[in-house]
Amino acid sequence: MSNDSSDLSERAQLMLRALIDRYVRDGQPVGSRTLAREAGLDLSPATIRNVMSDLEALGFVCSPHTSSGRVPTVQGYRFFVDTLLKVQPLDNQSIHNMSLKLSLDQSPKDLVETASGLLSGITQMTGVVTLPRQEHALFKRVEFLRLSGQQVLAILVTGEDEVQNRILSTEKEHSPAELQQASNYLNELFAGKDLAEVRTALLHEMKETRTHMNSMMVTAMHMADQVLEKNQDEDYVMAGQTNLMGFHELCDIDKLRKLFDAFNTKRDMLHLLDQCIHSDGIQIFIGDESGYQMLDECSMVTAPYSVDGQILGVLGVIGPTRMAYERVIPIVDATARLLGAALNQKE
Amino acid sequence: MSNDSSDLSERAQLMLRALIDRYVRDGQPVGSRTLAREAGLDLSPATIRNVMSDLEALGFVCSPHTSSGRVPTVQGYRFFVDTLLKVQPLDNQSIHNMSLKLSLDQSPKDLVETASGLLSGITQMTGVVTLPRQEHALFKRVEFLRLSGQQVLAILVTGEDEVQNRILSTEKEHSPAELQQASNYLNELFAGKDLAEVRTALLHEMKETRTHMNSMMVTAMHMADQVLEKNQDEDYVMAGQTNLMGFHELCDIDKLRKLFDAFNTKRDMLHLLDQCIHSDGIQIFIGDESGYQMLDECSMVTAPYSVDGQILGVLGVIGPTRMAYERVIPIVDATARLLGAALNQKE
DNA sequence: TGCTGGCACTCTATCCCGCGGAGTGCTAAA
DNA sequence: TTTAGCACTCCGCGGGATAGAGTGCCAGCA
Repeated sequence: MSNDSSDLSERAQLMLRALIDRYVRDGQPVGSRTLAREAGLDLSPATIRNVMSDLEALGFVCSPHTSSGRVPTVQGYRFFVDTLLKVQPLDNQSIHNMSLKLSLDQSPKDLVETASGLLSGITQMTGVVTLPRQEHALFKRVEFLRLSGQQVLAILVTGEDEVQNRILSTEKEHSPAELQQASNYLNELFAGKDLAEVRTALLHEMKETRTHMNSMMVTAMHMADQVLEKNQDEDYVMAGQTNLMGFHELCDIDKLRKLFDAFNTKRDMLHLLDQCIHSDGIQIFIGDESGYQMLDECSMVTAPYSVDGQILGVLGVIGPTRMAYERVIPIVDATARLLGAALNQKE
Repeated sequence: MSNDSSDLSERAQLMLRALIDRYVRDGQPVGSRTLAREAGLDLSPATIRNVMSDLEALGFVCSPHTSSGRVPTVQGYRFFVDTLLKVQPLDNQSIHNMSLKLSLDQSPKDLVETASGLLSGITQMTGVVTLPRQEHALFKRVEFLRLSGQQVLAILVTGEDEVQNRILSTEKEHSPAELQQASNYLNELFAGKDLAEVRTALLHEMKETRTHMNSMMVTAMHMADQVLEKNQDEDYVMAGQTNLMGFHELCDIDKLRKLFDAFNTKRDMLHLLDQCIHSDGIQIFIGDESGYQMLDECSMVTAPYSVDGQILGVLGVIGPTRMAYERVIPIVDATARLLGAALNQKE
């Protein structure tokens, strides 16, 4: 038996919808009588019960115990989200407010913080935003400063004046003049290219044309290589973690602790967010779909954000499985667009 | 009636001590019978009860309800900590282990993270460490790079190769040569001095000797001033927040939320930590002594850490009021010393 | 054939009751 | 001054009893 919508009468779909709607609102199992009032259809509770029986057989709802109302299952939510839900775009007023807030910030880091604050503030759940990937930022220039001994401080300026420091250890001591030469060389060669491009060019040069390079050039190349090397410090910013403490379904202190531990450890979260970066739109994990048990009673709605078609990161909202998806989805969607736009303006 | 120890017989003190000891261990109100067994004195429960009655009158213990054992009050803990407690220093093995962990790190930031991890790891509570104040770090050198337009990137190298970036907006565009001149000037003038010194010298120069300065020098001074201006970004690092979720007395999700919100907001915590930085040793806030209600059922044990007699910051442990103070205090103390030593080595 | 009202049944949540256990305070005796 | 004894208090727990919500099923009706 397949679970596609052809199995489900128009009426049953309407009911599932009404049930989820109601359940999301007040968190109680919903019974046939309530649903009869709510659904809009003019049907008796008895009829509703029959339909509910079907929905239960299909695995879309279940009852916590005999003689309690029904509760949507993960599959129920999934079906709802996939085929029942029509998201309407966010109203202009809200979008305007959000873009106002984002327009105040200067650095990407600030923007990311604000975006995550917006997500958590509006949804009253937890917002998460990954830091934008740097690999497609533009190489603007690099400078080298001699510190003590063989330590060299490399300063990489990218995009619109984003600055990164890195301390390199070189094989021998270089004079300030040598360092100046090296940076001049690199700046001429790479200015305006994007970092990924620079990196491949670098590797190519270092392998192929070793012959016609003088020692200064080799040094420069080596240092540039070190600078660009570990450029994938993936990280994210969260806001409103404590909002999750307000939900009854998460009152279990043990669950909560697992969740917060996961937020702090970052590893698992990063892995999860990584999966979302490649899906080209809204991605939703409902309950245990994520495969991580700390998110068992949670859902996550994510969207990648991008500048010039280049996906730079992911943002999303984490909340209880019982969340108002039709409200959260447009918010996540809008935030992703606005963050992309804001990053674009600064660049 | 004064609460000093003369009011309290040797025996009563011994009992308070035993009671706190026992209560800290298992969290249950302790009755006269238990105490009779535990206290070592060879007394009957009835005698114990009489003494307990005195202790209750003095406000050192109370019973949650008639006919339950006694529980220490905040004042009880306070008296215990102030006059009953003899802390013995941490054993060498533990100290050695801790200093090993701290010796692996390079940057002050890493050290602070490790220290806070140690505090939370060993005590199974929450560790907090403020970032070291920079004002007494040594000025090593400063460099200026022209970005676009009037934006100038200032790079300040302090102490042992700690690097700070700052983007300045200048009144007019400066050529690379001008910027070079400015940095040379400043480096010659200030190299090796500590930042506070530099700052006062700067202010002095800018006011007094305006006459004999050429425009380059004025520019240099102005930029240096901007660089040093907002150098007090106070912040702290915490670890093991989720450890607090394990304590029964904090199972109230609302209390927990207030606490975590305070941790994230940082403002109140910073204010509290600031009070500790000036006390010249271990500082202990028990229960509501802190004046912040989010810490009502918590205590905080702090110690300042310093290098060369200069206090650079504070570190501490936050846990339930019912904590093993005699265990926590030496740990906090040792960590402060070790962190100071570690910072000293890198500097 | 599909919808509906009725009915018996089930399960939860809540209150109340009674009881044992732990611990106290008081008193009188050693 | 300490102790034993005793009455009293309060918590925590298990056991009904009850009300309420909701289900499943069946028979009747359009």
